[in-house]
Amino acid sequence: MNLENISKTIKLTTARKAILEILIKSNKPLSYEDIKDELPMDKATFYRNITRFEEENIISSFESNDKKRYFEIQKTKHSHFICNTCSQIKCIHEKLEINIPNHQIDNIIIKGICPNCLEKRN
Amino acid sequence: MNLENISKTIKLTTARKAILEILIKSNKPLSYEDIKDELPMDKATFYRNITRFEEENIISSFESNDKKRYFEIQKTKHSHFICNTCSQIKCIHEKLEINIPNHQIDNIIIKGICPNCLEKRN
DNA sequence: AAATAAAATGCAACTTAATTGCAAAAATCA
DNA sequence: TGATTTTTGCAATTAAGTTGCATTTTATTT
Repeated sequence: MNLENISKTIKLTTARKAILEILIKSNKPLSYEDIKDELPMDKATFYRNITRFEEENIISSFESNDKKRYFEIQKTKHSHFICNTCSQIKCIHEKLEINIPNHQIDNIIIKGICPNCLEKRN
Repeated sequence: MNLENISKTIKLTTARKAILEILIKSNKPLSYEDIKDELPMDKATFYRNITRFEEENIISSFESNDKKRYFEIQKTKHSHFICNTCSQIKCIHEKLEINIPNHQIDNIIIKGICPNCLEKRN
């Protein structure tokens, strides 16, 4: 997924390019809070474009433990691990063998405790 | 998990009993919105007690697609399916073979489309 | 190129689930 | 009983996200 491809499905304004460039170069999901200082636009514009991106399946999002939504470019499908202690989000690229009859599975979110926080508890 | 057991770890006030009775008899996670009409207490009291319950591992919670938190009694460990179309939450009691080295897994949330909504799309 | 229409943006106000401060009430302790 | 701690209700606050509306930018038409 790069800007050139995306430009075939949606008009790339300055604001949209700015959002997408940040998401493309990140290797983990980001919230508005994470990137607002780099964003040369109002939050209304950000969220309106985020909505468009999701409609066009350019990005995906989910809510984390901190009540914020996290966004990421749709590259290869993968799962996420959220640490209940430090709230860190980690992408899980191993294919998980989950199958629920008659259900379409789009996204898997695993919550628990990351190795780092497990360590600290001892 | 019943009231008698719980009373060993936390003092059972009227408010707490009311919350727990509702959660115990429910077979799916509930939000504050779902049960507020049955709750003989202020929402501040509700949320403060919910926080206590979570600290004591009496209940667990997660955020759904509608930005609300859903609460349920910790009975047997199980996963949840959230439909991205109708927002329905379903408990998945089949054991899912997920294992991430060095991570403690507490909760698995699977998002997708439920059979009912899949049907309607055709 | 100018005129018109459509889409995108910024600002401010709003929405809403959840949280907090504080005083009153209830339960526990000495 | 009086003192201390815990719980509760009320009102005000918080904060992520949304919406209305006027303005700007971009695309389309004549």
